[in-house]
Amino acid sequence: MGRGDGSGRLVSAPDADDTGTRILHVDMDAFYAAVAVLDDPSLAGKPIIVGGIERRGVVSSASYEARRFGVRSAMPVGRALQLCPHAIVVPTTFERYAELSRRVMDVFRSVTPLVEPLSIDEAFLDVSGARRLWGSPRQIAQLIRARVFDETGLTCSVGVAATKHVAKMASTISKPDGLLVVAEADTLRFLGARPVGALWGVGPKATEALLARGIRTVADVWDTPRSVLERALGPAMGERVWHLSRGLDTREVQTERVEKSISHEETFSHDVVDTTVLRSELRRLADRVGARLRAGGWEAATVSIKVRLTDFSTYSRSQTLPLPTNVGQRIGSAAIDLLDSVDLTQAVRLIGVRAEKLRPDGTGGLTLWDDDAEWRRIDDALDDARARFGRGAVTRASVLGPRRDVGAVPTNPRVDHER
DNA sequence: TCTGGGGTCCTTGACCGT
DNA sequence: TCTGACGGTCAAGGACCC
Repeated sequence: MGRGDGSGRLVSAPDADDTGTRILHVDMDAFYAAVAVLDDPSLAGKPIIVGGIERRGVVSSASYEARRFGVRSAMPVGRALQLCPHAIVVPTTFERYAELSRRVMDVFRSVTPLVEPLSIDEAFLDVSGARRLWGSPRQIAQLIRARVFDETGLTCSVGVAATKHVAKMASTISKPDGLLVVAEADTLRFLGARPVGALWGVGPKATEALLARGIRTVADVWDTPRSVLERALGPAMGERVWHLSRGLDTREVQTERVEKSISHEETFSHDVVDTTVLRSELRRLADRVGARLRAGGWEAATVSIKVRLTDFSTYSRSQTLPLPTNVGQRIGSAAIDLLDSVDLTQAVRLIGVRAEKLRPDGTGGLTLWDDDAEWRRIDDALDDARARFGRGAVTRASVLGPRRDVGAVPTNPRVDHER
Protein backbone atom coordinates (compact mmCIF):
# COMPACT_ATOMS: atom_id res chain seq x y z
CA MET A 1 0.00 0.00 0.00
CA GLY A 2 1.39 3.37 -0.95
CA ARG A 3 2.70 5.48 1.87
CA GLY A 4 2.79 8.89 0.22
CA ASP A 5 0.19 11.63 0.56
CA GLY A 6 0.09 12.36 -3.15
CA SER A 7 2.27 15.45 -2.95
CA GLY A 8 5.07 15.48 -5.52
CA ARG A 9 3.01 13.25 -7.77
CA LEU A 10 4.54 12.55 -11.18
CA VAL A 11 2.67 11.08 -14.16
CA SER A 12 3.54 10.36 -17.78
CA ALA A 13 2.07 11.89 -20.90
CA PRO A 14 -0.44 9.59 -22.67
CA ASP A 15 2.13 8.91 -25.42
CA ALA A 16 5.19 8.51 -23.18
CA ASP A 17 8.15 6.53 -24.53
CA ASP A 18 8.11 2.98 -23.11
CA THR A 19 11.06 1.56 -25.07
CA GLY A 20 12.79 -1.29 -23.27
CA THR A 21 10.07 -1.76 -20.62
CA ARG A 22 8.15 -4.94 -19.84
CA ILE A 23 7.42 -4.89 -16.09
CA LEU A 24 4.30 -3.30 -14.60
CA HIS A 25 3.81 -2.65 -10.89
CA VAL A 26 0.14 -2.07 -10.10
CA ASP A 27 -0.79 -0.71 -6.68
CA MET A 28 -4.32 0.09 -5.52
CA ASP A 29 -4.74 3.62 -4.15
CA ALA A 30 -5.33 3.78 -0.36
CA PHE A 31 -6.99 0.40 -0.79
CA TYR A 32 -8.82 -0.09 2.53
CA ALA A 33 -9.97 3.53 2.65
CA ALA A 34 -11.11 3.35 -0.98
CA VAL A 35 -13.14 0.22 -0.21
CA ALA A 36 -14.80 2.06 2.69
CA VAL A 37 -15.86 4.83 0.27
CA LEU A 38 -17.01 2.27 -2.29
CA ASP A 39 -19.30 0.71 0.31
CA ASP A 40 -20.47 4.04 1.73
CA PRO A 41 -20.31 6.78 -0.92
CA SER A 42 -21.20 9.43 1.68
CA LEU A 43 -17.57 9.11 2.85
CA ALA A 44 -16.21 10.35 -0.51
CA GLY A 45 -13.85 13.31 -0.21
CA LYS A 46 -13.63 13.02 3.59
CA PRO A 47 -10.60 12.17 5.73
CA ILE A 48 -10.92 8.47 6.58
CA ILE A 49 -8.84 6.38 8.93
CA VAL A 50 -9.16 2.61 8.63
CA GLY A 51 -7.90 0.83 11.68
CA GLY A 52 -8.41 -0.66 15.10
CA ILE A 53 -10.99 1.24 17.06
CA GLU A 54 -10.13 -0.68 20.23
CA ARG A 55 -7.48 0.37 22.75
CA ARG A 56 -3.97 0.19 21.19
CA GLY A 57 -5.39 0.27 17.67
CA VAL A 58 -3.25 1.61 14.83
CA VAL A 59 -3.96 3.02 11.37
CA SER A 60 -4.05 0.35 8.66
CA SER A 61 -4.82 2.77 5.85
CA ALA A 62 -5.90 6.40 5.47
CA SER A 63 -7.54 8.33 2.65
CA TYR A 64 -5.44 10.96 0.90
CA GLU A 65 -7.56 13.63 2.61
CA ALA A 66 -6.35 12.28 5.99
CA ARG A 67 -2.76 11.81 4.80
CA ARG A 68 -2.57 15.53 4.07
CA PHE A 69 -2.81 16.07 7.84
CA GLY A 70 0.18 13.80 8.43
CA VAL A 71 -1.76 10.62 9.17
CA ARG A 72 0.29 7.54 8.21
CA SER A 73 -0.23 3.79 8.45
CA ALA A 74 1.07 2.08 11.62
CA MET A 75 0.39 5.28 13.57
CA PRO A 76 -1.67 4.89 16.77
CA VAL A 77 -5.26 5.88 16.04
CA GLY A 78 -5.22 8.28 18.98
CA ARG A 79 -2.26 10.11 17.51
CA ALA A 80 -3.91 10.17 14.07
CA LEU A 81 -7.03 11.77 15.54
CA GLN A 82 -4.93 14.45 17.16
CA LEU A 83 -3.48 15.32 13.76
CA CYS A 84 -6.84 15.10 12.01
CA PRO A 85 -9.62 15.48 14.63
CA HIS A 86 -12.45 15.47 12.10
CA ALA A 87 -11.33 12.17 10.51
CA ILE A 88 -13.85 9.36 10.34
CA VAL A 89 -12.56 6.08 11.79
CA VAL A 90 -13.88 2.91 10.17
CA PRO A 91 -13.06 -0.69 11.12
CA THR A 92 -11.25 -3.10 8.79
CA THR A 93 -13.31 -5.59 6.78
CA PHE A 94 -10.79 -8.15 5.56
CA GLU A 95 -13.24 -10.44 3.78
CA ARG A 96 -14.39 -7.52 1.65
CA TYR A 97 -10.77 -6.58 0.83
CA ALA A 98 -10.02 -10.18 -0.13
CA GLU A 99 -13.05 -10.31 -2.43
CA LEU A 100 -12.06 -7.09 -4.25
CA SER A 101 -8.43 -8.22 -4.36
CA ARG A 102 -9.49 -11.41 -6.16
CA ARG A 103 -11.39 -9.40 -8.75
CA VAL A 104 -8.44 -7.07 -9.32
CA MET A 105 -5.99 -9.98 -9.66
CA ASP A 106 -8.40 -11.59 -12.16
CA VAL A 107 -8.18 -8.44 -14.27
CA PHE A 108 -4.38 -8.71 -14.24
CA ARG A 109 -4.49 -12.39 -15.24
CA SER A 110 -6.89 -11.60 -18.08
CA VAL A 111 -4.00 -9.67 -19.64
CA THR A 112 -0.99 -11.88 -18.78
CA PRO A 113 -0.47 -15.13 -16.85
CA LEU A 114 2.80 -13.70 -15.46
CA VAL A 115 1.36 -12.07 -12.33
CA GLU A 116 3.18 -11.93 -9.00
CA PRO A 117 0.90 -10.71 -6.19
CA LEU A 118 3.00 -8.90 -3.57
CA SER A 119 0.21 -8.28 -1.10
CA ILE A 120 -3.55 -7.94 -1.08
CA ASP A 121 -3.47 -4.75 -3.15
CA GLU A 122 -0.43 -4.83 -5.43
CA ALA A 123 1.28 -7.03 -7.99
CA PHE A 124 4.04 -7.21 -10.56
CA LEU A 125 3.13 -8.13 -14.14
CA ASP A 126 5.46 -9.19 -16.94
CA VAL A 127 3.73 -8.14 -20.16
CA SER A 128 6.48 -9.07 -22.61
CA GLY A 129 4.33 -11.85 -24.07
CA ALA A 130 1.13 -9.80 -24.18
CA ARG A 131 2.18 -7.09 -26.62
CA ARG A 132 0.83 -8.68 -29.76
CA LEU A 133 -2.61 -8.96 -28.20
CA TRP A 134 -2.87 -5.80 -26.11
CA GLY A 135 -0.23 -3.33 -27.35
CA SER A 136 2.84 -1.77 -25.77
CA PRO A 137 3.49 -1.91 -21.99
CA ARG A 138 2.20 1.67 -21.63
CA GLN A 139 -0.98 0.81 -23.52
CA ILE A 140 -1.43 -2.31 -21.40
CA ALA A 141 -1.04 -0.23 -18.25
CA GLN A 142 -3.74 2.17 -19.48
CA LEU A 143 -5.99 -0.78 -20.28
CA ILE A 144 -5.50 -2.31 -16.84
CA ARG A 145 -6.27 0.96 -15.06
CA ALA A 146 -9.50 1.31 -17.02
CA ARG A 147 -10.51 -2.33 -16.51
CA VAL A 148 -9.82 -2.28 -12.77
CA PHE A 149 -12.01 0.81 -12.42
CA ASP A 150 -14.80 -0.67 -14.56
CA GLU A 151 -14.68 -3.96 -12.67
CA THR A 152 -14.45 -2.61 -9.10
CA GLY A 153 -14.98 1.15 -9.04
CA LEU A 154 -11.50 1.50 -7.49
CA THR A 155 -8.49 3.39 -8.83
CA CYS A 156 -4.95 2.10 -9.04
CA SER A 157 -1.55 3.48 -9.96
CA VAL A 158 0.86 1.78 -12.33
CA GLY A 159 4.61 2.00 -12.80
CA VAL A 160 6.06 0.75 -16.09
CA ALA A 161 9.79 0.07 -16.37
CA ALA A 162 12.48 -2.37 -17.43
CA THR A 163 12.86 -3.83 -13.91
CA LYS A 164 10.68 -4.64 -10.91
CA HIS A 165 12.44 -2.19 -8.66
CA VAL A 166 12.06 0.81 -10.97
CA ALA A 167 8.45 -0.11 -11.78
CA LYS A 168 7.63 -0.16 -8.09
CA MET A 169 9.28 3.20 -7.49
CA ALA A 170 7.41 4.62 -10.48
CA SER A 171 3.98 3.48 -9.26
CA THR A 172 4.66 5.00 -5.82
CA ILE A 173 5.53 8.37 -7.33
CA SER A 174 2.51 8.37 -9.65
CA LYS A 175 0.00 7.95 -6.81
CA PRO A 176 -2.89 8.44 -6.62
CA ASP A 177 -4.66 7.34 -9.80
CA GLY A 178 -1.55 7.76 -11.94
CA LEU A 179 0.64 6.11 -14.52
CA LEU A 180 4.37 6.67 -14.80
CA VAL A 181 6.47 5.13 -17.56
CA VAL A 182 10.25 5.03 -17.24
CA ALA A 183 11.85 4.07 -20.55
CA GLU A 184 14.95 1.92 -20.15
CA ALA A 185 17.20 4.73 -21.39
CA ASP A 186 15.76 7.10 -18.74
CA THR A 187 16.31 4.75 -15.81
CA LEU A 188 19.44 6.40 -14.40
CA ARG A 189 18.04 9.91 -14.78
CA PHE A 190 14.88 8.78 -12.97
CA LEU A 191 16.74 7.05 -10.14
CA GLY A 192 19.45 9.66 -9.61
CA ALA A 193 17.04 12.37 -8.50
CA ARG A 194 15.34 10.22 -5.84
CA PRO A 195 16.23 10.28 -2.13
CA VAL A 196 18.07 7.13 -0.92
CA GLY A 197 15.09 6.23 1.25
CA ALA A 198 13.07 5.65 -1.91
CA LEU A 199 15.19 2.58 -2.74
CA TRP A 200 13.49 -0.70 -1.91
CA GLY A 201 14.69 -2.07 1.42
CA VAL A 202 16.17 1.24 2.60
CA GLY A 203 14.13 2.14 5.67
CA PRO A 204 14.70 4.70 8.43
CA LYS A 205 17.79 2.99 9.92
CA ALA A 206 19.58 2.50 6.63
CA THR A 207 18.67 6.03 5.54
CA GLU A 208 20.19 7.37 8.76
CA ALA A 209 23.39 5.38 8.19
CA LEU A 210 23.68 6.73 4.64
CA LEU A 211 22.87 10.33 5.59
CA ALA A 212 25.61 10.16 8.23
CA ARG A 213 28.02 9.59 5.34
CA GLY A 214 26.61 12.45 3.28
CA ILE A 215 24.67 10.13 0.95
CA ARG A 216 21.30 11.81 0.35
CA THR A 217 20.21 10.87 -3.16
CA VAL A 218 20.55 7.83 -5.35
CA ALA A 219 23.04 9.83 -7.44
CA ASP A 220 25.18 10.18 -4.29
CA VAL A 221 25.25 6.37 -4.07
CA TRP A 222 26.85 6.24 -7.53
CA ASP A 223 29.79 8.26 -6.19
CA THR A 224 30.21 6.01 -3.14
CA PRO A 225 32.61 3.02 -3.26
CA ARG A 226 30.87 -0.32 -2.78
CA SER A 227 33.12 -1.04 0.21
CA VAL A 228 31.77 2.07 1.99
CA LEU A 229 28.18 0.98 1.37
CA GLU A 230 28.94 -2.50 2.66
CA ARG A 231 30.52 -1.11 5.83
CA ALA A 232 27.58 1.23 6.41
CA LEU A 233 24.78 -1.26 5.70
CA GLY A 234 26.31 -4.71 5.95
CA PRO A 235 27.58 -6.81 3.02
CA ALA A 236 24.24 -8.01 1.66
CA MET A 237 22.36 -4.72 1.93
CA GLY A 238 25.36 -2.71 0.71
CA GLU A 239 25.63 -4.82 -2.41
CA ARG A 240 21.88 -4.61 -3.02
CA VAL A 241 21.82 -0.82 -2.72
CA TRP A 242 24.85 -0.56 -5.05
CA HIS A 243 22.99 -2.61 -7.70
CA LEU A 244 19.52 -1.06 -7.28
CA SER A 245 20.91 2.49 -7.43
CA ARG A 246 22.23 1.68 -10.91
CA GLY A 247 18.99 0.14 -12.09
CA LEU A 248 20.51 -3.36 -11.95
CA ASP A 249 17.76 -5.78 -10.93
CA THR A 250 17.58 -9.19 -12.59
CA ARG A 251 14.64 -10.53 -10.56
CA GLU A 252 11.93 -12.04 -12.74
CA VAL A 253 8.20 -11.96 -12.05
CA GLN A 254 7.46 -15.10 -10.02
CA THR A 255 3.96 -16.51 -10.25
CA GLU A 256 4.50 -19.09 -7.50
CA ARG A 257 5.46 -18.01 -4.01
CA VAL A 258 5.62 -20.47 -1.14
CA GLU A 259 5.22 -19.24 2.41
CA LYS A 260 8.12 -20.07 4.71
CA SER A 261 6.40 -19.44 8.00
CA ILE A 262 2.98 -19.02 9.54
CA SER A 263 2.41 -16.99 12.66
CA HIS A 264 -0.21 -15.54 14.92
CA GLU A 265 0.35 -12.91 17.55
CA GLU A 266 -1.78 -10.78 19.77
CA THR A 267 -1.33 -7.58 21.69
CA PHE A 268 -3.25 -7.66 24.96
CA SER A 269 -5.57 -4.74 25.64
CA HIS A 270 -3.89 -4.60 29.06
CA ASP A 271 -0.45 -6.02 29.89
CA VAL A 272 -0.53 -9.51 31.45
CA VAL A 273 1.50 -10.79 34.40
CA ASP A 274 -0.29 -14.08 35.03
CA THR A 275 1.69 -16.93 33.38
CA THR A 276 -1.43 -19.11 33.35
CA VAL A 277 -3.08 -16.59 31.06
CA LEU A 278 0.07 -16.43 28.89
CA ARG A 279 0.22 -20.22 28.53
CA SER A 280 -3.45 -20.39 27.66
CA GLU A 281 -2.96 -17.68 25.05
CA LEU A 282 0.02 -19.57 23.57
CA ARG A 283 -2.11 -22.70 23.27
CA ARG A 284 -4.87 -20.75 21.54
CA LEU A 285 -2.42 -19.15 19.07
CA ALA A 286 -0.72 -22.52 18.48
CA ASP A 287 -4.08 -24.08 17.65
CA ARG A 288 -4.67 -21.41 15.03
CA VAL A 289 -1.18 -21.96 13.58
CA GLY A 290 -1.75 -25.74 13.52
CA ALA A 291 -5.12 -25.32 11.79
CA ARG A 292 -3.54 -23.19 9.07
CA LEU A 293 -0.73 -25.70 8.61
CA ARG A 294 -3.22 -28.53 8.17
CA ALA A 295 -5.40 -26.49 5.84
CA GLY A 296 -2.40 -25.89 3.61
CA GLY A 297 -1.05 -29.43 3.87
CA TRP A 298 2.13 -28.34 5.68
CA GLU A 299 4.18 -29.33 8.67
CA ALA A 300 6.51 -27.15 10.70
CA ALA A 301 10.02 -28.11 11.71
CA THR A 302 10.63 -25.16 14.04
CA VAL A 303 8.44 -23.38 16.58
CA SER A 304 9.20 -19.83 17.74
CA ILE A 305 7.57 -17.53 20.23
CA LYS A 306 7.72 -13.76 20.43
CA VAL A 307 7.25 -11.90 23.69
CA ARG A 308 7.00 -8.13 23.96
CA LEU A 309 7.16 -6.64 27.44
CA THR A 310 5.69 -3.43 28.87
CA ASP A 311 8.76 -1.38 27.90
CA PHE A 312 8.44 -2.68 24.31
CA SER A 313 11.58 -4.80 24.61
CA THR A 314 10.98 -7.85 22.42
CA TYR A 315 12.37 -11.34 22.79
CA SER A 316 12.13 -14.39 20.61
CA ARG A 317 12.90 -18.01 21.40
CA SER A 318 12.79 -20.91 19.02
CA GLN A 319 13.39 -24.62 18.92
CA THR A 320 13.62 -27.19 16.19
CA LEU A 321 11.17 -29.98 16.89
CA PRO A 322 12.31 -33.60 17.10
CA LEU A 323 9.68 -34.37 14.46
CA PRO A 324 7.83 -31.99 12.17
CA THR A 325 4.20 -31.52 13.12
CA ASN A 326 1.00 -29.69 12.27
CA VAL A 327 -0.75 -30.52 15.54
CA GLY A 328 -1.65 -27.45 17.56
CA GLN A 329 -1.11 -29.25 20.86
CA ARG A 330 2.53 -30.12 19.94
CA ILE A 331 3.20 -26.60 18.79
CA GLY A 332 1.58 -25.25 21.95
CA SER A 333 3.68 -27.48 24.22
CA ALA A 334 6.87 -26.36 22.50
CA ALA A 335 5.78 -22.73 22.77
CA ILE A 336 5.10 -23.08 26.49
CA ASP A 337 8.54 -24.68 26.97
CA LEU A 338 10.07 -21.70 25.24
CA LEU A 339 8.15 -19.25 27.42
CA ASP A 340 9.88 -20.77 30.47
CA SER A 341 13.22 -19.49 29.15
CA VAL A 342 12.08 -15.85 28.98
CA ASP A 343 12.74 -13.63 31.99
CA LEU A 344 9.26 -12.30 32.77
CA THR A 345 10.21 -9.61 35.27
CA GLN A 346 7.86 -7.23 33.46
CA ALA A 347 4.27 -7.69 32.34
CA VAL A 348 3.70 -8.96 28.81
CA ARG A 349 2.20 -6.69 26.17
CA LEU A 350 2.24 -9.05 23.17
CA ILE A 351 2.70 -12.73 22.66
CA GLY A 352 2.99 -14.70 19.43
CA VAL A 353 3.61 -18.16 17.98
CA ARG A 354 5.32 -18.91 14.68
CA ALA A 355 5.84 -22.13 12.76
CA GLU A 356 8.86 -22.10 10.45
CA LYS A 357 10.61 -24.15 7.81
CA LEU A 358 7.43 -25.56 6.42
CA ARG A 359 7.38 -28.70 4.33
CA PRO A 360 4.57 -30.62 2.66
CA ASP A 361 2.96 -33.10 5.02
CA GLY A 362 2.73 -35.78 2.35
CA THR A 363 -1.03 -36.07 2.61
CA GLY A 364 -2.20 -33.15 0.53
CA GLY A 365 -3.68 -31.77 3.72
CA LEU A 366 -6.57 -34.22 3.65
CA THR A 367 -5.59 -36.32 6.63
CA LEU A 368 -3.53 -35.74 9.70
CA TRP A 369 -0.10 -37.29 9.75
CA ASP A 370 1.61 -37.37 13.10
CA ASP A 371 3.68 -40.14 14.54
CA ASP A 372 1.98 -40.52 17.91
CA ALA A 373 4.17 -43.38 19.11
CA GLU A 374 7.32 -41.45 18.36
CA TRP A 375 6.02 -38.33 20.06
CA ARG A 376 5.07 -40.40 23.14
CA ARG A 377 8.64 -41.71 23.39
CA ILE A 378 9.96 -38.17 23.12
CA ASP A 379 7.56 -36.87 25.76
CA ASP A 380 8.51 -39.75 28.08
CA ALA A 381 12.21 -38.89 27.71
CA LEU A 382 11.39 -35.28 28.47
CA ASP A 383 9.30 -36.11 31.53
CA ASP A 384 12.03 -38.41 32.80
CA ALA A 385 14.73 -35.75 32.45
CA ARG A 386 12.52 -33.16 34.16
CA ALA A 387 11.84 -35.52 37.03
CA ARG A 388 15.60 -35.89 37.51
CA PHE A 389 16.80 -32.35 36.91
CA GLY A 390 13.77 -30.05 37.39
CA ARG A 391 11.44 -28.43 34.87
CA GLY A 392 13.39 -25.20 34.47
CA ALA A 393 16.65 -27.04 33.72
CA VAL A 394 15.36 -29.08 30.81
CA THR A 395 13.85 -28.24 27.45
CA ARG A 396 12.77 -30.58 24.68
CA ALA A 397 15.73 -29.43 22.60
CA SER A 398 18.22 -30.00 25.42
CA VAL A 399 17.00 -33.53 25.93
CA LEU A 400 16.95 -34.49 22.30
CA GLY A 401 19.60 -32.32 20.73
CA PRO A 402 18.88 -29.87 17.96
CA ARG A 403 18.15 -32.54 15.34
CA ARG A 404 17.47 -36.18 15.81
CA ASP A 405 16.39 -38.81 13.35
CA VAL A 406 13.25 -40.78 14.04
CA GLY A 407 13.96 -43.57 16.50
CA ALA A 408 17.08 -41.99 17.88
CA VAL A 409 15.68 -40.84 21.22
CA PRO A 410 18.56 -41.36 23.65
CA THR A 411 18.18 -43.63 26.65
CA ASN A 412 20.49 -41.32 28.62
CA PRO A 413 19.38 -37.86 27.59
CA ARG A 414 21.98 -35.13 27.41
CA VAL A 415 20.98 -32.22 29.64
CA ASP A 416 22.07 -28.65 29.12
CA HIS A 417 21.34 -26.42 32.07
CA GLU A 418 19.63 -23.25 31.05
CA ARG A 419 21.51 -19.95 31.27
C1' DT B 1 1.80 9.81 20.81
C1' DC B 2 2.95 5.43 22.24
C1' DT B 3 3.58 2.25 18.98
C1' DG B 4 -1.02 -4.04 15.07
C1' DG B 5 -0.39 -8.23 12.58
C1' DG B 6 1.71 -11.13 9.19
C1' DG B 7 5.45 -11.84 6.75
C1' DT B 8 10.80 -11.95 4.66
C1' DC B 9 15.59 -11.42 4.89
C1' DC B 10 19.98 -10.45 7.07
C1' DT B 11 23.61 -10.44 10.71
C1' DT B 12 25.91 -12.27 14.49
C1' DG B 13 27.48 -15.65 17.59
C1' DA B 14 27.47 -20.37 19.30
C1' DC B 15 28.07 -24.93 18.33
C1' DC B 16 29.29 -29.05 15.84
C1' DG B 17 31.57 -32.12 12.55
C1' DT B 18 35.28 -32.68 9.38
C1' DT C 1 45.72 -37.56 19.98
C1' DC C 2 45.29 -32.71 19.94
C1' DT C 3 44.39 -28.33 17.71
C1' DG C 4 42.89 -24.83 14.51
C1' DA C 5 40.44 -23.61 10.31
C1' DC C 6 36.37 -23.83 8.03
C1' DG C 7 31.67 -24.55 6.63
C1' DG C 8 26.95 -25.69 7.88
C1' DT C 9 23.17 -25.20 11.00
C1' DC C 10 20.67 -23.16 14.62
C1' DA C 11 19.05 -19.42 17.53
C1' DA C 12 18.25 -14.56 18.64
C1' DG C 13 17.47 -10.13 17.28
C1' DG C 14 16.82 -6.35 14.09
C1' DA C 15 15.25 -3.99 9.89
C1' DC C 16 12.05 -3.72 6.56
C1' DC C 17 7.65 -4.24 3.87
C1' DC C 18 2.54 -4.04 3.32
